[in-house]
Amino acid sequence: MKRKDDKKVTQIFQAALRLVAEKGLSGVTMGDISREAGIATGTLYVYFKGKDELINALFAACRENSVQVSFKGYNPQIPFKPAFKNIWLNILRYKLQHFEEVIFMEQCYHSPFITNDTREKALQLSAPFYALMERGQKEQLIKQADVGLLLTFIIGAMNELVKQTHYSSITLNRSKINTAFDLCWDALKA
Amino acid sequence: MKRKDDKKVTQIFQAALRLVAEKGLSGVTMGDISREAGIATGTLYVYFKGKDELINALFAACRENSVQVSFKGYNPQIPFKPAFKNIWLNILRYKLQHFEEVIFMEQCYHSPFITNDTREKALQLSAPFYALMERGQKEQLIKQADVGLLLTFIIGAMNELVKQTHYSSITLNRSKINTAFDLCWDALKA
DNA sequence: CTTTAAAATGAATATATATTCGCTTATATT
DNA sequence: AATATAAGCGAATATATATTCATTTTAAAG
Repeated sequence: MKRKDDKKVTQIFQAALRLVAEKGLSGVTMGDISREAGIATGTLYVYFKGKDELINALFAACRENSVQVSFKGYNPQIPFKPAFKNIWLNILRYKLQHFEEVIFMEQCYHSPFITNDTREKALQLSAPFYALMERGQKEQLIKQADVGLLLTFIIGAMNELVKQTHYSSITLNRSKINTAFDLCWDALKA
Repeated sequence: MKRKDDKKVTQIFQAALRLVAEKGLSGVTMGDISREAGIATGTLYVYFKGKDELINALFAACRENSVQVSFKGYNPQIPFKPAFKNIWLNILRYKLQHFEEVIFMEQCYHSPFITNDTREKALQLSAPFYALMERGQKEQLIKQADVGLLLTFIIGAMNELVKQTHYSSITLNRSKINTAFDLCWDALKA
């Protein structure tokens, strides 16, 4: 017997991401995805029950990936500011390299495709970020404001930065990245 | 003879905004819009050539509105920081009160509906914001970084703040708003 | 009050898209 | 090597959606 091919799921995801980033969620059909992935339309239905399931699975996969990558190299022994900068850079790098995911996630959030269940699970993955900010507050390094507010501020600014970078084809060199981090840090610091 | 009804355009726009904010751009049909607006589907085509034209017109209208409102009460005589805060609050208030527009604009940006021409025109309306930041730099009050970067940071953070506020049904009281402004100002200040 | 031209209608049509299904092909297992 | 079983296919089908159009309603103009 033949087995399902893990690589094919990756192909399908990549195709969907590319297309959504290019045309928006509303402009992408199952036919488009299969063509871009280099497989038959029917094959999509071997891997996913339908469009809804495909989109939800991709959403969940993107979210997990991005959280995973964020804390790479994190060690509570390291002083807060460099540890925070490391995470901030991890996220920024990830988003720049996976721009399509940024757009995809944004487009999905307000769409009939994503189920509440999927949304819930994505939210739960944010816990480590809350914990990080609380550490910074305990050490009196960052403002004693609502942690959700602080995170919102940082993530919103970064997302917009990533989007603008792609729209305007500005290259985000090391100097600009450091400036952006300084804006972020100056905003947070107590 | 009968005349076209300006109020009807507003109804159509409001209906489209409500629906897109609720279901996302991909989940909204011309039938949905006409039903929500309380008119027949055919009537939509009296006012707009088709879905594309409707979406582009709404996008342009939203953008114009929001820029218009931002500078309400601006006067170059007023010192920079309070003038800036006034504009920042104008934008925040507008976005909170017109949440649907925030979602609609975001969903539109990466979609096949919006034409390059529409996108261009929207961009041109940003000129006054660039000028404002340059004033702040001349007066040595804010960082001498790329103005685009500074604006990106502010707007991104604010958009996310507005979205999070709605998702989590947190009420953004005066104290939280001031905290958010302080984050923003501390990020910018020289 | 009548005329007239355009708005308004919504069922009918055209089009686009998701999904299914009978068939073929590939590959694990024996 | 033979067999079995699921993947892979893509044309056909079902469904959803945009758009048109013959008809009715509305209100401005004479």
